[in-house]
This record gives sequence, C-alpha cells and structure tokens, in this order.
Amino acid sequence: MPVELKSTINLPKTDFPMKANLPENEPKMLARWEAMPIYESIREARRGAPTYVLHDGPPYTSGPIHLGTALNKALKDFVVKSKTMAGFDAPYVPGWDCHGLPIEIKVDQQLGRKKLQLKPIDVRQECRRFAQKYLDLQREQFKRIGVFGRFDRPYSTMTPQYESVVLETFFAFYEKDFVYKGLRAVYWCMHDETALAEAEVEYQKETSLTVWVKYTLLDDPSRIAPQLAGKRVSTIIWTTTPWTLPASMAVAFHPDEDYVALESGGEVYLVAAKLAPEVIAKCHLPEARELARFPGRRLERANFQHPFLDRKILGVLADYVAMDTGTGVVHTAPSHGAEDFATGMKYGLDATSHVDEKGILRDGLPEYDGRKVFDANAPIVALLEKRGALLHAEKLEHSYPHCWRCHNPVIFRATEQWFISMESPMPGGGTLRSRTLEAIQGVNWDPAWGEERMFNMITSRPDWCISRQRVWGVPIAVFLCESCGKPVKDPAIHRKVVELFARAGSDAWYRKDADAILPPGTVCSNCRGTKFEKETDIFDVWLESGASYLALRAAEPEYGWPSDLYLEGGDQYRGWFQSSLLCAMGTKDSPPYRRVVTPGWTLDEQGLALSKSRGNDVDPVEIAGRLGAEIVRWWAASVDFREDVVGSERLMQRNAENYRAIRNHLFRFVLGNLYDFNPQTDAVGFKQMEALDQYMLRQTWSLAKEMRSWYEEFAFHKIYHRVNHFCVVDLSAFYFDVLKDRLYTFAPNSLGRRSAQTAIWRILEAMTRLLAPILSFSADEVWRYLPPLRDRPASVHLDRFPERVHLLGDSSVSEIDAAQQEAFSTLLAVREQVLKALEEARNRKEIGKGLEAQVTLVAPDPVYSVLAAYQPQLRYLFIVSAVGLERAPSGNGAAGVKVQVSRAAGRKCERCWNYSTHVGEDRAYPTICERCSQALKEIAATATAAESKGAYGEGHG
RNA sequence: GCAGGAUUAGCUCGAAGGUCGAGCCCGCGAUCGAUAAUCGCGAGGUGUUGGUUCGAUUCCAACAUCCUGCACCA
Repeated sequence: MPVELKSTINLPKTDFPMKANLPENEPKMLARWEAMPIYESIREARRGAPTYVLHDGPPYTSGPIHLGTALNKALKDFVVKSKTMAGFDAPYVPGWDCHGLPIEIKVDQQLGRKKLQLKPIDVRQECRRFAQKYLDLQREQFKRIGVFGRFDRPYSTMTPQYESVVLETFFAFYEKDFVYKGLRAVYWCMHDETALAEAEVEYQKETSLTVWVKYTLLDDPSRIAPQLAGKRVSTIIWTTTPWTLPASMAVAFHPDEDYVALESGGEVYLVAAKLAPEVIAKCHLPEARELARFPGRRLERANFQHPFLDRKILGVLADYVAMDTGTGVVHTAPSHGAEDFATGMKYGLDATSHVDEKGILRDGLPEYDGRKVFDANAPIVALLEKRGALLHAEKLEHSYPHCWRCHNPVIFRATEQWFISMESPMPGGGTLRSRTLEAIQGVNWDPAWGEERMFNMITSRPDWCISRQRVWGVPIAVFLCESCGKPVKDPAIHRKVVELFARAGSDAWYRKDADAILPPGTVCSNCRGTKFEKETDIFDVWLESGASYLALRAAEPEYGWPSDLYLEGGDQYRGWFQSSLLCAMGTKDSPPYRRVVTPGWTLDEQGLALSKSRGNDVDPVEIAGRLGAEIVRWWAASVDFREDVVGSERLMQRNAENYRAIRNHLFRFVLGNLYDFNPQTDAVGFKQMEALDQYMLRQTWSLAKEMRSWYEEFAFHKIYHRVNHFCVVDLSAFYFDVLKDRLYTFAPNSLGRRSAQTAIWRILEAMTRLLAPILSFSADEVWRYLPPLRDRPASVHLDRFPERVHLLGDSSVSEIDAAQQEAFSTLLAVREQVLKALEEARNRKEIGKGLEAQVTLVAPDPVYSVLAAYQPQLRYLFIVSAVGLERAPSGNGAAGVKVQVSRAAGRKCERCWNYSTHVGEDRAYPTICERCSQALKEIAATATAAESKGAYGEGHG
C-alpha cells in the first residue's frame, strides 16, 4: 500500500507500555503516593463524609509476612479502598501485636545464658528491639503490596499510651469485681523455676516407674452393688508419677463405661471391665471372679482411703478416663495435672500444691518430705509396699514433657493466677458470659457459621486466665500487701498507675519501687499493713490485643463505637475476636464490631499448609519483587476467601498472565485509540451514538452496578471473574474487534469514529475507577494516560466509583433499553453461528480471514426481523465483507438460522481490507472501496479547513 | 476425642430440584493494522454410598479425604 494511503489509517498510538514491568514501576508509584501523601490526601478529600471503620487486627511481630498475612492485608485494603471510592471516609490504622512469649523465647535463645544475669528491664529492652525490627520490616512489606493506611502512626501494643489502656481495661474489670486470683495447674520447670507455656514444652522419650495402687473403699459396699455387702472392697489406680500421690485427692471413673467388681484372695477390686484382664495379669489376682458389673457413674462421690495419708479420697467422674491402658481408674491430683485441676474445681477439691518452685515436696511424711519430685518416687513406692497398697510396679517408656530450654522433665504445678470470671454479674443483669452470648447474636458474622462457633466457645470456655509469669508484656500493675498478701484495690491508685504508664510506659513498673508509686500513707484495707510489693506477673497478650479498639478510641475519640468491621482468620475466634469481645463487654457492655468477616486458611494446591520446611512456601514479597505486587493483589481478588484458599507459584504465574490480558485488552487498546480524542470537544451525545456503542455503554453501566454491589458484600472473586470475562469476551473478542474497522478506517473526526471513541473512553474511565481498589497500581498508572479533564484529581484513589451519568452521559437516557438489549442478544447469538460457519469454511480452505467472506443468513421470524432492522450493521458485527438476508418459513430462534458462506464478491480494498464490488471506482485511488473513498474526502476537507484556520490541535497535547 | 469448615473441568470460580456454565490452561487453525499482541474453533467435570423425588451435582444421612481451632497420652 502506498505510504500516503497507509498514513490515512488511524492506528493506535500510546506510550502506555504493553509490558507492565511491575517490579520496576511499582516502587516509583509508591514513591509518588508517599510524596502526595496519598493516605492523608484521601482522608482530606473525604472529610465530613460518613465514616466506615475497619479496625485492623494486629499481626505478631516475630518475623516477615507470609502469604496468608498478605491476603489478609490485601482484603482489608480492598474493603477500605472500595468504601473510600463509594464515598465513605474510611480510615485505616494498621496495628501490631508486639508483646508475648514467642518473642521472649526468641530473645532468650539469642541471649542464651546471658539472660540469667539480665534484669527484667534489660530483657524487655531486647524484646522491644526485636519487636520493633519486625514491625518496621512488616510495615515496609505491607506498603510494598500497595496497602494504604496510616503507616507513619500505626498502633502498637508496646507504646506507653496503648499499655496504659490495657491496664485501664484490666482495672475496669477489677473494680467491678470481675477479677479473682486463684490456683491453676500449669507446666512448671523446676530447674528454671518458671511456669512454661504449651509452646515451651517439648515431648521426649522417658522411662518412668509406673505403679498399680490400691485405694480401699470406706463406704458400705452394698450401696454400690448388693452382691458386695460385707466384702472388703478397693479400687486400683495406675500412675506413672508416684510422686503425685501425696497430692491425690480423688479417683476418677468414666461415667458411662462398665466397671466390674473382681473377687480374688478374699478381697474385691473395682476396675474397668475392658481393662480387667490386664489388671488381673499385672496385679496377680488369682482366680478372679466377677461379682458385679455397673457403670462408672455409680461410684460418684464414693469415699476411699488414701493409701498412706489420713485423707478421704472422693470418687469423681470424668469423660477423659481412657480404656486403653491402666485400670480405668485415674488417681486425681488437682495440683499436678490440667485435667485433674479442672475435675478438682468441679468437685471443690483442694488444689494447693505441696511442691515448691524448686520441685521439692513440702509438708509431707518424713519418708519423702524435702525430696525432689522424681527422687521421691522410690521412697513413695516403698511406702506403698509397706502399707500393702502396692499391687504391681513396672518400668514404662513413654513420651513426657520437657523444658524446651534446659531439656529437663517438667511437672504440672498449681500456682496462683489471675482470672476474669465468666460468671461475673453485670450491672444491668446477667453475667459476663450470658451477656456476651446475647451480644454475639447482634453481630453480623460472615460467614454465618461464625455465630454458632463463637457462641459455643463462649458457652463452654473456662474463666479467663489473664496472668503469665513472664516479663515481655504489660505488668499486672497491682500492689500486694506484704503482710497478708491481699491485692490492693483502690481506683485512685489505679488512675495514678495508668497515668504513669501513659507517661513512662510499663517499664516504669520495673524501674520504680512500690513506695515510689504508691501515695504515702497507703494502708491495706484487709490487715492495715503498710508495706507493699509489686505483682510480678504480666497480662495474657490476648487481653492486650483485645483492648486494641479501646486503645485506638482512647487516643482518637472520633473513631465511633462500635467499629464497622473486623476481618481475620478463623484462628481468631479463639483469639482476637473473642478477647476483643470480652474486653468490650467488660468495659462497654457491647461488642466492638458490627460485622466479623473470616477468610479461610491459605494452603498449597494439595491442601497442605504453606511452610518453608515443606518447600511449598510462597513469599508475597518475593512475588512482588519478581512479578509485581499487583499480581499478589490480583491473586487475592481471584480466590473465594471465605473458604480455604490456594496459593502457589503456579497460580501467581497464571494471574500474571491474566493481568497482562486485562492490561492489553482493556487499558492499552483503549488508550491507544484515544490519542486524538478530546472529551471536551469530540465526545458524542448518547442519543447520537451508534446502537452498538449505546448497547456496550449500557452493559458497562450494568456491570458497574454489579461490581459496586459485589464490593459491598466483599465478593472480590466475583469481581475478578466478571471483569476477566468482560475484558476478554465482551470487549476484546467482540466489541473491540468489531470497532477496529470504525476506529482505524473512518475519517478521524467522523461521527462513527467519535462515537466509538466516546464509548471506549467512558468504559475505560469507569473501569479504571472500578478496579482501583484491587489493581491500585495499574489503575493509577492508567489515570495518568487518560485524556485530561478539568478537576481530575491527582490520583484515581481520590476519586469515586462511576455513576450513571459517567457512562450514559445524560439522565434522560434510560438505563435499560429492553428492545435494544434483546436485539443484541439475538445478534450475538447469530454471530456465534456465523463464526462457526466461517471456521468451517476456513477449514475447507475456502477463506482465510473473515473479510474474505460474504455470508447469507436464512432466518425465521422473529430473528429475521431483528436481523433486518440491523442489516446495514451486520457485516461489521460479523467482520465479513457482506451479509445477505433471507426469510425462512419456519425454524426456532437464533440456532435455527442457516448460515451460508462464500467468497466475497468484488476486490479487496487496499485500505480497509473489506471486499467490495466498487473498488476502483475512485479514479484518484484505484485500489480502494467506496467507503474509503468517502473517508479520504472527509480527511481532505478537514485538512483544508484546518489549514485555513491555522494551527490544528489534535486532541489533547 | 470435641467444635467449625471444605470436596463441581487440569487450575481458579459462578449457578441452580429439570441437558450445568465462565475464564485460564491445553489441542487445532487464522492473522502479522492491539504484534513479546489479536481473533476463531475444539476438547474436558459434579469425592463415595445410600435416601427423599417423575427427575438430585443441588435437599437429607452415612462414609472417605483435607483444613482450622481446642482437648489429651494419667
């Protein structure tokens, strides 16, 4: 084709790159946002608008973020940005959870033996440094994946202001008498003299001496079974820890399992039926004979004699009594086992521990008193033998808990702990538990099963143990009377300590002596004592994070009550959702959230958890550096987050491909065809537009409404799939393909071309805004390539979602034109038939591209009349050179349309590639068709006009 | 063991008591005027076993597998 002819074709032109080069360009965009600064600009733009508060759950600062964390933050970002674009003032204050055991353990490991020489205040300093390091790292990582928020002033549980609110929250419970101090069995390392958390315990193989011990029944045995009247009856327990026998307070039976009374050698033994054979063998009970059989519950509250102490032992029931080893009868020492303790509480048993912090037995018989627990085993066994209570002893290898740090065996030991009672009476009636259960029903749980789950957990949870024997946390800042041990409860003193914390942080508790904090002349209300010591325990970190929204509001009262949304993983039903709820109920008697949304877990393609050691780990920051943060975001939008989601390298790759399609199909194609379009002067009114353009604009407006409602229900994956479909199928494969003829070959300023440009411009303007919450980088990149408009904000993120006027241009245009809608769905259905027929012709080598063909349609009514009405458009819709139409006598719908394909008549126009019988009629251009001839005349006329007028501005500059 | 959840195409998803469907991937082809692009055609599936029903992938029950919490090895 001659150069001057080629130059009359309006080919796309844009600097908007096909290759996103996200890893390189995203940081530039981040720098631009930082310079604005974007978060503050958005808040400013929404000042005075109704607020929407998503309260951030604080991630723990002990390492870099992982894919689950990234998903969590991306989802929150989608919510905040979409609310912003919907017109809300949606602040987002990210938070971090900095205290607690995992950090203290890691710091312990770093310090090694040095820790023993350090004061608590120094250890805390190390922990603070550790937490701050990861807070800073995570902050950068969240920003890198495009999250907007108040990152320069986040909330953190280790700031003085926050710590003071934690303490204040505790005092609110304390002053209302929700708090008590009591015993509880915890893991205890006697070597390190400290309580251990579950996380600090590791199991190792250990050989222990196990014993079968006789407990004699004190009651009249006929009350259990008449056959036992007058007999000498005992039960047999089995234990691997003989040293706990001095603390034995009860024997536990399974309520529903069968027990038998075995007579042997003139005595009767009560053991589980299922274990009777084993007991007979091990304890050498000759000629054992079953006298009676009954369920374990018959033995509840029976009285037995302790084998060597002057103590009545109570028969109790417990579901955990197992029937696989032992005797089916469990000796119960409430001070030395978690379950034993719980059972003890239920039956009101004494849980006082007579084992001291060094693991030494106190207040016992001379045989074992003063010995370390494991050293007491042998003398206790000897004692049992002497008293005739030992039926059998043997060695057993089993797994036993050990201290993670010194690797010595640990024990259970009842110690004093602080609790918030779930049965605390509330001022307005009910208890903390019952009022919380009521409140749960007023929250919008999403998914809905959350309500039942939380309800069940609150129903069955024990009192909240809020104390820990650790240093990295907020101290329970209560004074204890030195003479009577009673804690001081005085609101005036509490206020003073809270103020101290707010001023100097909780480190002050470690720096100052009690006397320096307490007002002079403080007297114990219990014993009139005047000397006090400081409680050394710290709070459970869940109490800290549970106070997060209270802390945020204390600092900035403009945050309303309650917050609109909490969004965290399912593990937070036990954690943050629950602790936040209880803290809010205790202080404000209402839940802290209106709605709770729970994403699923992030797993690999096999459904396994992601982990570095497994090698299936996907690092979101690494992906951002290699493929782009946008890809992580696009992935986060693609999955149905309410269920477990899959994250893998393969999926990231696929989403990178998919992203590229959106970029080319939508962004680049439209921008390339707007190079000479100035909306102020070139836009065509809706009513003057081509029917196809009108139809596509209405489709887009319908999509916009759909997307807005999906944003409202957080159905991001629906947005993802619908947008994908829209870009690939509706736009690229159909609309844009059809439009190329009009955009490229029509005279630049012709109505047909301007109509198309107006439509694609409006579509892109709308889609850019609608995608901004998810594709935050790309949308803002596109923003800078869009034709300039007055009042266009500096960033898409400062703008709002499109309204009807932005797509339909005029409120007089109806949203829906049912007839047009119907007609196009018919035309599209026929189009499919045509494309199939063309493909068949292509396979027969009759044609190559569609324009080499002409088709004849034989259609029945009502399809025929639709086709007839749109006849002049059909060749463009089908991208062929000519369409003939005949009425068929009968048939059914679009599927009944017959399509005949033949080679197009005439010659190929060199300019537009359509075939026409009129090619050659223009003497100036003998190789072009009549349409092109007309177009060239228009171009020439415009050029002449422009010349006479002088400079001609080609759209925007 | 307890509580909650899941199972639909190779992958990510959508729908629905009535032949399920989309995009990607894959195969074949067209095109070199969206070109490290674009277009067309094609192939491909409801975890297992029962029950309710004219009809079940959908409703119900069991089972299997997986995920998340929690409890536990005296």
